[in-house]
This record gives sequence, structure tokens and C-alpha cells, in this order.
Amino acid sequence: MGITIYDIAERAGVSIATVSRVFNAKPRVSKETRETVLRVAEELGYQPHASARSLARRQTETISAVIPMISNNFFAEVLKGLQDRMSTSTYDLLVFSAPTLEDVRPLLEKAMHRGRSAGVLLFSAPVQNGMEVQMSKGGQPVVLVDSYHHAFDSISTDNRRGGTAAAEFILSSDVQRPVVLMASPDSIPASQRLEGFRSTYEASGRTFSPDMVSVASRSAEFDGFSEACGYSGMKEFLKRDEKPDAVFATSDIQAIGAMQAVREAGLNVPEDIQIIGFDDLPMSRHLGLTTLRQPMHDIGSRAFDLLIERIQRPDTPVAHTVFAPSLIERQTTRRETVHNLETAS
Amino acid sequence: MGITIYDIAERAGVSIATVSRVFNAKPRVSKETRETVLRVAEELGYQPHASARSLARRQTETISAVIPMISNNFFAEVLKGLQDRMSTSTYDLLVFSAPTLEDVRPLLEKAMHRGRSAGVLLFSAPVQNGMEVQMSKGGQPVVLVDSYHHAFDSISTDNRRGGTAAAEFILSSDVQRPVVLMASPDSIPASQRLEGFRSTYEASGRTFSPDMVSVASRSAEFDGFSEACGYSGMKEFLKRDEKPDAVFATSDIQAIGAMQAVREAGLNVPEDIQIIGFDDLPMSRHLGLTTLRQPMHDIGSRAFDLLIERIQRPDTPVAHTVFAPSLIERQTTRRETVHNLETAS
DNA sequence: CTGAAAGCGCTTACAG
DNA sequence: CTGAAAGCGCTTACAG
Repeated sequence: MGITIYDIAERAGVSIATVSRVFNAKPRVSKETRETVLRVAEELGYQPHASARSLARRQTETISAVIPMISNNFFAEVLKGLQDRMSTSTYDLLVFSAPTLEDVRPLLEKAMHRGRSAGVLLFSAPVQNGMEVQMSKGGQPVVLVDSYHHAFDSISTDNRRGGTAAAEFILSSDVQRPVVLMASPDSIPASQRLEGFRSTYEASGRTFSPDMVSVASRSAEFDGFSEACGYSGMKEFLKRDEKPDAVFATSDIQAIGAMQAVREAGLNVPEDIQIIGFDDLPMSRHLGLTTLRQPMHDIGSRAFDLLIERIQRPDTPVAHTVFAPSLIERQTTRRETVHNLETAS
Repeated sequence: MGITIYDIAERAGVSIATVSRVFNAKPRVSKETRETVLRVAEELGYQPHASARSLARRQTETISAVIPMISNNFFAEVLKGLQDRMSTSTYDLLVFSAPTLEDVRPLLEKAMHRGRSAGVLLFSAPVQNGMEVQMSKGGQPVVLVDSYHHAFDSISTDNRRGGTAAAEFILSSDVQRPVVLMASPDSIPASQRLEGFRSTYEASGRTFSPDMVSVASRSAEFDGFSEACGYSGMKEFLKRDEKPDAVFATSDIQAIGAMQAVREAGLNVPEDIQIIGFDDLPMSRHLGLTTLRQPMHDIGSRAFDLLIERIQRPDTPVAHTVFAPSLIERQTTRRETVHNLETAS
């Protein structure tokens, strides 16, 4: 059905080898033959066959991305950064989206199939048990995005530091009863954010009790990174006699759910309750949400660069890229005491 | 580097043909040889080479999705429906994301490359000029998602009807000065939503003047489907002496931007201004947004089914699937007169 | 039930 | 600068 290299060779009166050469921009071809080949190819509407090419070249120009919960806004943004970066390359992107963290394993397996792609980007999944082995002997390099493991390249945000920044912000204000809206305990990033918050808070001399945090169920949709989780968690907090006066959510999406719960309770943000999120989704700006920004776009584009680098130079030492989150102050918080702050964003 | 069919044939003491047979679940293989082959393959960690396989079979088990602006929430949801459906199939998904509608053309071209995929899903892009030809003679079938063209299978929402429903809702209330927040004029879906609204509104005897609609600029990010556009459009409306008392946005995301603008102006939703969106994104429920729901998940899964159907039976007549949007009433609107409503959601 | 062989559409030394 | 030929890793009639 398709027209091949043979068709154009015949019609141009040359061998298939020279046809191949012109399509691979090899130098040793005379200008005239190059031109006729190109013309004939154009006439016939020739397109190289992707599979044949990668089989012969013993390499493929596609990469795989294994992503849990693709409709998550954070991933969507990172993906956008990735795609923007890829649009100027010749690589294609194969996307494997896992409904839950459980499904990541088999999908990774699939993505690692020989000849399918040249490398894989594994998003936000903890590397556990046999996965490490599977990844090492898979033949293609994998780089971790929003995750960490000493044996693989990774790119992530300093979640602990983000938690610390949130705590510092709260400690420097007049907040008395902060609470934390945490995602699933299985989520490494969320755990680190909580931990950064907790340790910094305690370091100030105040006590951080377990009832100050609402943890999403392990089976929660999107690992607890959802409005629903933020909403219901906040509802619970609001039932207390002593209502919280500030909440740190481990993601913007949870913070948005919390905002809604607060409003429904007839309370005001930030007057009654201040809210801090994590991510800085595009919508957060318009919602006036104070948050810890992750450079999602950069994470995506860097991930691509790292993977390509690794594909081309497999023996480079493993590298970990960590971005620092930055506090973006907006309307959901107010700063009472403005000491210790050199720059306001 | 990789271990091939030859390795396992040798080690199992059989020919490569029989090895191939067991991996293709062909019937004519004795139980014993099947078992030894499988065992040896397991030992050696054999994986079939994807490219070689599709070259030999003359078919590939991957499909392509060409999507403008992948970080758009609507697409993310449709993609999720698609992926959920695909997870039980053996197909892989190649994603081509276009930063703008301009980039769709070249990406589609790329996606149509021979041997790359068995079919393509083209999202939300108007089929214009030469695209039709390119798509017809591309060799692989394409189905349109959230778009329409008589010559290709398509799956979409009845946007006009959604606009009509929004207008009817408003007409049955005490709203006096409704306005519309429209996305880019280049967007077919947005145009249809507006048109449905306009015609129904006028049919009631009221006049619909051009200054009742705020149209996003052609160069607006995400074709105007963004909080930023809803926000700025609403800001303009609020500068008027006679402020609107209801707004119909052509997407939820614009509606969310509008909500923020209203709040910042010190006005209340729905008391001062009622808001209706379009899509019913997951977050809309938690924001209490009244909207016209599109079954995004179903759109995604149906799209997959349609494409596979078309791949398998290329000569089936072209089919168009149209989903009816449904009005979901929530807190951003209030119904004064409750006549003509059998079921409240 | 099993094997030898041709073929899928390209790339790439090797000669010339 | 160009061609003949082998090879990439699999599938699939065709014989047996």
C-alpha cells in the first residue's frame, strides 16, 4: 500500500542505497541525483517507514513517559513543558498513563519493551522492590521525574524545603492553630512536604501534634491530590470547637477544595483562615492562592534534556537535579509581621 | 545487545519459526515445545522487538493522538478516558501536543507517517484547506474528537444545544442583563456554544446585542480557554455602569476566572451575578459551578473504540457520534422560577 | 506439529 | 559519487 524506497529508486533511476542516503542527509551524493530523488519522492508522496528505519538503525527516536493519573494538573503542566521542548526535536512521545500507582509497574514493563523507545521518563512513582532491577536491565535508560532513587537520574523539587518555607511563613505570622492537609501517606512528595513543615514548626519550640494533620486515605483517588480530598479534610477540621486559622495543603488542588469548604462554612479567607498550597498551578494565580511554586514547565523540559543526554552518553555518572520551590504570596494569606523578608514576590 | 528469537531458538533446540509461533499464540505447537520455549524465554528475559514485529506484520499496535494544548483540563480529562479504555487493550499511545492551533498541521503530518501508528485521533482542530486531502491519503484512518467534518468519523458534544440550554435556563430566571464570555472566534466549539445561546435568547423576543459578548483574542493562550481570559473579560464587563447579572462562559475554566473577578470586585455569586460554565471539570463540582456537562471520559473511551473499529473495518460508512450536554445546577446560579423542570440534579 | 526460506522497508559498511 | 549485498528481528505461507 505504501510507497517505498524501491519505488522511488526505480523511478529516479538510482539504487535504493542512494535514495536512503539522500533521506539521511549523508554527504556523498551529487547535487543532481539528490534533487531528482527528492523530486520523485515528493511526487510520489514518499514517507520513510518508521519501524523499518528504527529496526535497521538499531535505535528509535521515541521516548516513553509513564505517568500515574494523567489528568492531574501537575502532570499536565510538566507534560506541557516536556512537549514544548520536544517539539523542536525529532523525538516522539509514547504515553503510558496509570490509573493508580499499582498500575505503574506493568506499564513500566510495557514501556521498557525492546525497540519501543530509546528511554523512559518515570513520573512520581516510588521505585520499590523489584522495579530497580527491572529498570537497570531493561536496556533503555530511565530518568525519574518528581521522584528519587540513588541509582537513577532524577529531577524533582525540594519538597522538604517547601514544607519548611510554609512553616516559616506561618511562624512569622500571627497564626495560632495551623493544620496540614496531607495527600496519601504513600506519596513521597507529600510526605516530604509534611515532614519539612513539621520539623521546622517543632524547631521553633511549638508542638506539632498528630491531630494537626488530615491524611488522605491510601485508596483516595489521585493519591489524595484532589479537590475532593482537600474539601472533605477541611470539612472535618471545621467541625472542631477550636477551628484552625491557617492550613497548609500539600498541593494547590487540595487547597482549592479547602477554600470551597471554608466558604461554605461561611468563613472568610484569609481573615478567618489563611491557606497555602503547593505547586502554583496556572489557575492558582487567578484564585489568589498563596503557594509554593514548582517550576513545572522547567521540570518537563529538563527531564527531556536529561533523558536524551543519558541516551547519548550512557556512562555519564548519575545526576540528580533538584529545584527549589519558591513562596508566592497572594490573597489567601496576609502577612502581619514583615520582618526577615528581603524580597516580596 | 538485546536477546532475540534466534537466541532462544538455539537454546531451546527449535527453529525460530516455532519460537515465533508460541509468542503469537498460534495453535499448531505441541505443549512440550511451547513450554520449553516459554521457559527459555523467561530465563533469558526475552522481549519481542516492537519495530521488527510491526514491520513483519505490516501493522502496528499504536495509535496517535494529536492534541492542541495538552495541559488544558478538558483534554486531560478526555485523555484519561482514552487511557483508561486503552489500558485493557494492547495498543500504545503516541501523543503529539501542539502549542497552538497553528502547530497542529505539521504534527498531524508527523503522526501520519507510515508505520508509526495504525490510526490517529485528531483533537479539537478545525479541518481546513489541504488537511482533508492529507488525512484521506495518509493511509491511516483518523477520527475527529471534539470536532466535525463530514468526511471523517467524529465524536463530539452538541455545543449548540448546550448554548441553547444555558439561554433557556437564563430566560426562565429573573436575569435581566446576561453576558457571554466567549473563547477565541477561531474555536468551533466556542462559536457553536455562543450561537446556540444567541439564537435561543433572541427567539424569546429579547435582543442580543454584540456588546453582550466578550470575545477572546485570536492569539490568546489556549485559544481563550483559560482563567486569564475569563478573568479579564469579566473585569471589562464589571466596569460598565449597568453591570451584568449573569454570565455564560464557553468553558468552566473561563467561568472560574470570571468568579475570581467578581469576588475581587466585592460582588457576590450568585446574589449579584450568576455564573454558568461549560464542561463540568472535576474541580467544578467543588467550586459549586453550574455548568453544561460534557461526558469527557466517555468521549475519550468512545474515541478509542471508534478508531479501532475503523482500523479493523476501513470500509464502514463514516459515523458521527454526538453527546448531549446536560445542565448541572449548583451554587453559582439560583433558580427563581422552578417551572418546566421535572428533575433537579 | 515443525522447519527452511522469503519478505517487511530500511541502513550501512564494502567495493568500485 | 554510487551500487550490490548483508543485516536489523520478526512473521508467515509453503512444505513436510
